Amino acid sequence: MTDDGERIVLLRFVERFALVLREAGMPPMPARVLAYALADDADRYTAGDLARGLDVSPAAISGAVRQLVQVGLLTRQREPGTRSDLYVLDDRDLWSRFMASELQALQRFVTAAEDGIEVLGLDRPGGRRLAETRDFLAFLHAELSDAVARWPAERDRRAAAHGT
Amino acid sequence: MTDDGERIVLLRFVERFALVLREAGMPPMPARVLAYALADDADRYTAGDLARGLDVSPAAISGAVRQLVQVGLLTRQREPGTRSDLYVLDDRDLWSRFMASELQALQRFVTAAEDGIEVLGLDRPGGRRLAETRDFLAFLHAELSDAVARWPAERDRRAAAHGT
DNA sequence: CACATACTTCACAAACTTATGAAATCCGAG
DNA sequence: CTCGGATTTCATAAGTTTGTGAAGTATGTG
Repeated sequence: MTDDGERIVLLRFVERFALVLREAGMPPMPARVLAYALADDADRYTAGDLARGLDVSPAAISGAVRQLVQVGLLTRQREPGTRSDLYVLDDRDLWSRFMASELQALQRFVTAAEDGIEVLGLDRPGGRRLAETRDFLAFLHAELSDAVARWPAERDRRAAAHGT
Repeated sequence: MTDDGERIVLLRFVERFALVLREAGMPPMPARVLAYALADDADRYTAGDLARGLDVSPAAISGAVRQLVQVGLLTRQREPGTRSDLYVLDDRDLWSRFMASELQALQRFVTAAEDGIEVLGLDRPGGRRLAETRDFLAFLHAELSDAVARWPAERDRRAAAHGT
């Protein structure tokens, strides 16, 4: 960021974007860190950069980056001869990776419905409703996987179209 | 449900399914009510039915059904000459309606990214990352809308295939 | 080897969420 | 009009989550 006014604008955006991420189930601090890493101009951050940039305690960053690394949204790098890890938001395919974990959640959904069908049986209204639920969720999972897989090619196609 | 053993099995399933719904962002009590209405055999419930069936306080049901009606997953009906509202899980297209609200959330996501691009500008790495985020999310929104719209026909096609 | 810097872990305080019991409200029946 | 059953509202207690400061740990530097 270039100056203080810009920084305030950035932080306001970070909070707004993080809010949406939180509504999608992400804990507050990881959401803020992700939004900040996305919107600020640097492409690598130490934990300290993030703490100062977001004006939160280093302790909060520590937990947040651990979770983000865990789910693959941030990667940890160590530059030889330096004391701190560097956190990189690998923006190429970032959202595909994000969706991969959402797809896993959807799959758990399908499994839960399946287990219900097993114990209830298909000869009861409840079981039949669960079967339709399972079918829809499975359909959605397939469609989403497909869409996510198609995105990189689609993006490049669009970029090429703009470039000409 | 036919007997007590079955009821325990049902409630266990309800908790498991509700857990998945909660992980998807739904508050606990609405998640339980939805799972119960889905898996139990009745197709209409009074608030009292739900309270007794789930063994929770009527107060908890009151709040839960309000939220579910709000998002369109449950509809309220009033039988003439009766004291209680009836809650109906309109299972036809239930999940399409569920997805409609998810799609709205996704749209808010797109909007948030868009606002960020506006304040940051496209001439900075942060702005460019946000632009790619917006493009992906918009793509996903379109693909999902499309898939949801195709589902009813797809389901009927499958049913017909099985029937022959 | 001692030091300084950067990060992590831990215990805790504050804020928020959740579900309850009790009281208030609603509405049809007699 | 009053009664009675059912639901809703409200205050509250219990539980959970969140982020902090302080102490501890690791690592490169002089």
